[in-house]
This record gives sequence, structure tokens and C-alpha cells, in this order.
Amino acid sequence: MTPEILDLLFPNELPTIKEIEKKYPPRKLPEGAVVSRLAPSPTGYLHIGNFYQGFMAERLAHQNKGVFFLRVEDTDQARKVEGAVEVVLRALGHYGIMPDEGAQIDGSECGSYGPYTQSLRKEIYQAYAKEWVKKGLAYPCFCSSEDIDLMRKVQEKQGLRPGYYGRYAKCRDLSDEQILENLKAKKPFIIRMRSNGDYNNRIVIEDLLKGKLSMPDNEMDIVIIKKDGLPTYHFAHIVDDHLMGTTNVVRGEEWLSSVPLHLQMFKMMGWQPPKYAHHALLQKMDENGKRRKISKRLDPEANIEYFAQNGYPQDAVLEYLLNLMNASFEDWRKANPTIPVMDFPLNFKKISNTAGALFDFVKLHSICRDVVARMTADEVYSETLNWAKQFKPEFAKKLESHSEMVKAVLNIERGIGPKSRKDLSKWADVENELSYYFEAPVITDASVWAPLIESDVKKIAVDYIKLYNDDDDKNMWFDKIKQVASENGFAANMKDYKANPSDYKGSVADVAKALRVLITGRTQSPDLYQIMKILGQKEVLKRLSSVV
RNA sequence: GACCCUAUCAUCUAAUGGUUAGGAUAUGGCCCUCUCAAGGCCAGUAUAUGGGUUCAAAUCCCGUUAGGGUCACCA
Repeated sequence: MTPEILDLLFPNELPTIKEIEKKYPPRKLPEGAVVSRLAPSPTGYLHIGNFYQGFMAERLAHQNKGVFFLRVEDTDQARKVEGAVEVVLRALGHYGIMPDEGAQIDGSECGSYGPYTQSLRKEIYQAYAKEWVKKGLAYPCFCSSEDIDLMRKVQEKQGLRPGYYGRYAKCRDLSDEQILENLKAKKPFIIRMRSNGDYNNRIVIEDLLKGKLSMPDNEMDIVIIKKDGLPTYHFAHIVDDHLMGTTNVVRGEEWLSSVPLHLQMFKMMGWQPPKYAHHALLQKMDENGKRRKISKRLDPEANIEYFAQNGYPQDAVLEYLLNLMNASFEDWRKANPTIPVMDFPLNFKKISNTAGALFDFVKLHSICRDVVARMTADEVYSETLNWAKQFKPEFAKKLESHSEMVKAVLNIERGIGPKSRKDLSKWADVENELSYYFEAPVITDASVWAPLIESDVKKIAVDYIKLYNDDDDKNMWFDKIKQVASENGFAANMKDYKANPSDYKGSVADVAKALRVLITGRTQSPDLYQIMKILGQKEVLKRLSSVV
């Protein structure tokens, strides 16, 4: 390749390889330290699968004295969205996942292996690409996409592997004269790697999660530099992860079949490849009972923001994902109910290597309830307020103006240990839970107190109003309900009622139900005694009188 | 079509050649002197399929089937 061609291919001033390598010295980290990363495309959206992957990578790095960094893979200019980096960082920050290096919310960067945004590294990729062209490891390709489509069709018709390789790589062996001619004619070009792989050779891969695999070697002359001068994922991956000192690449299984290509490229560069860990993809059951990838278009929960918007406790989301990574998480949590979730020692040797878990809201909600049950009323209050301020401002105002009452409500049957109430999964549930405290219920359907009839309810209310006293303790409170029950022909005792149901109109449970409906508008509620205490004598009597 | 990954209760999974195949979620039942939630107790439900190897297979090997992934100037 003549210098003239190289200059036409890469007209811009580029740093030398030596200069570049000098700027990226090997990291000084303790023995065994892991450097890993999250490398999202800035599309304005963080997919839950990406988040899952990033979380796994972060755990791997931070549990191994290492570094976790964020790299913005914005080489697809068409998909790039303004403000997308902030979206990613906020999503991570919401869960306390903090990259040690990389782009920051304010647009700056931290870390000394940057820039961490690929579009700002154009010269670096080009310098390496130029070096490859110089050495004959890459070449310019002038084929149009139409040429390539046509070629693929021909290949498919003949039952051949489609792709740009071997004798189908038309531009692979252009002479210098032909290249020069094309360049002088201003024909658009891209740079392709000259693969030295043979499809008939098997190469063995040692994946951290999948174990030992064997695949055919890569023979495709894949594109390394696109028409716009930016690199493709593959090329950027090897250049960046080499320079940035990545020791472990954690990524989804969809990359598994590119590993032979990546290893080949590392070899052509003369670089040590990182260790790879390919995890199974999160899946979802569709309407037809079939598994599929969680889809951005079809599933709102594909966006990690969904969980913040809907008020899922951060820890619950993390716990759910950790549970998918290590099934032993549940045992650990059981044994350590009060330890922060980030203290869970994720075991990489035990990361489940299955077909890919179905994202299960039922299970997530169960974890949510446990997480919320472990919190104090104050914590639930402030988390709920926090959420409401962002997503339900009206509700937030109510929470603030009734903070003492709300905390008291949240404290009903909340205790340390496993006996805590578990009816809240997420902050969004709190509003419904609190509804009857803010306003007296309006009972429109008299059938709610069946088997009682309205006259019974009136009588019960009248009798009970005479007895109710805010200062009663719980036993006294219940004794009074029993008293009203007896006086009105209801069994004061469940056992009596069960023994001779025909002797009574009903039981003390029915009496309590009448009171419960009058006070809360519902047939089910937390401990009625505590609810009445919180509402206070005046409000209780007012609500009871509404039926009289 | 080629290549690759995966296959245990409904779901997430444990059991790395010897277990009555374990747990969690979900479901059903019972108990808990007011409902619900929680909790306790109990129950049912699984090694895709066909061949091997072995004294012994969920586990190792091969085939079949099924699901997933990849085969872009997207990542």
C-alpha cells in the first residue's frame, strides 16, 4: 500500500500508535483486580438487559478490587439521542451503581483512560485502522450496499454462507492502481479487516459463564471503519478494551458468536484479549405462551426507568436481579435480613447458565413486599414522598401535610422480623393504602355488609358510638365490640358461633365488619383498632354516625 | 439454511456419578379467640425425548425435538 493511498484513505492528521499506547499505560491494580464496564449506546433509554449486564459487571469489578467504567458507544450516529448519557447515569445512580470512570452527568468525564465516548476517539481507531492497512491487515472496500445485497442473494441461492469473505471479498485484492483510481474518482469506501481465519478451523473459547466452547473461526472480512469514519462495534471493542485495560468483558449471549472474530482481531493486534463472560438474556412470556426477548416496543418494563416511575423500591429490583444471577441469594437474604443488598457476595462461578430467565413480576413483587416490610415506617414514608414528588406531586403534598398521620398508618402492624405486614410492594401502592384516612368513605352499595342489613348496621353504630373511647386499650376495645355483638344477637365469640350458627344473627366478625366498612369503606383493612386510634375519637364518631 | 447456547415443578432455580430430586414464588387446605396482609403447618406439581457409557445417570456421550441467539457500513 503506497503512502499516497494511505494519505487518501486517512487524510487527517492521526496520532502514532506509540503516542497512543503511551497515553494508556497498563493499570496499576492489585493482583486479580477486575476491570469491567458498561457500554451502552446513547439511545435515550437504558434497557433492563443492559442494566442487568452492567450490574453484573459492576459487582464483578467492585468485588474484586477493580474498576468499573462507563463507555458511551455512540458510533451509530443515526441512533444517537441528545441527553442519553444523563438518562443512563441517572438510572444507574438511582440504584447506587456508580461507575468509577467515564462520562458524567454534567458532560465532563473522570478517569485517565478516556475519552470514554467513542465518537471522541475517532482518531484513535483511525490510527489503528491505518496501521492495519499499512501492514496489509485491512483494506479499503468500494462495494456499495447494493453490490453486497446482490452478492448475498447469489450466495444464498447457491446454498453458500452469505458474507464478505474469501473469493467473494471483491475488494480484497484490488491492486494499488485500482484503489488509487477509485479514490481519485471519489468513490466512497469503508475499511475492512483482511481476515486470516479459516471457517474449517475450530477455535476454542473459554467463557467465564459458559465454560469451554468451540466454534468455527471467523473468515469474514468485516467492516472496521464505516463510511463516516467511525469504527464498527467490533473494532471499537478491541481497541477500547485494550487501551482501557478491561480485564473482563461481561455482556449478553447475543455476542457469543462474535467471539472468534474478536479473538482474531486481538491476535492481529498482538494484544491479550480480555476474559469474556456471556450471560443468558432476560426473556418474557408473550401472549401466545412463547418466550421472547424483552422488547423495547412491546414491554414497558424493558426500560429500566419503568421501575422508578412505578415506585419499585430500588433494593427490590437489585435483589430480584441478583436472585436471577445467583439462586443462593434468597438463602443469603434469609440468613442476613438486615445487611445491605450490595454486601451480597455474588459468586461468578455460580451464575446460572440456563436458557435465560423469564422476567417474573410475581416474584419481583414478592421480593418488593419483603423489602418494604424490612423498612421502618419513616423510611417508607420518605421513599414514598421522594417518589411522589417526582411522579405524583398532588399525592406528595398530601403526604407532607399529613406526615405524622401517614407515618402512623405506615407503622400499623410493622414490626421487626417476619411478622410484618406485607401489603405494600411499591411506593405507588401507598396512595391506595392511605385513601380512607384522608377522606371519609362514601358507601354507595348496601350489599357490602352482607349478611347484615342496614338496620342492623344502624343499631350497631348507635350502640357502639355510646361505648367508644379513644383511650381504650386493645382488649377493652375488642370487649366493647363483643358487647355490642351480644346485645344485638351476634355471637361474641367465634367458637360459640361456629358451634351453633343458627342461634345467632352472625358473629362478632360481622359486627367488626360493619364498623370497618363505616370507617374505611372497605371490607378488608389492617388492624381496625389502630386505624381508629389514628383517626381519633372525633373522626371515628363522625364516620360511625354517617349511617345513623 | 449455517453456526452457537440452553433444556429439572406453572415460574426462578439447587443438587458438579449414589438425595425419599431440595428451596423460593405462585396455587390449594388447615391453624392463628375482627377482616385482609403477614406468620405457622400441610399438600400437589419437575429431570423434554430416544439411545448408549456405568454396579449406579438429572448429572457423562450421541441422535431427535423444542426454545433462545448470531449470520449489517446496529450495538
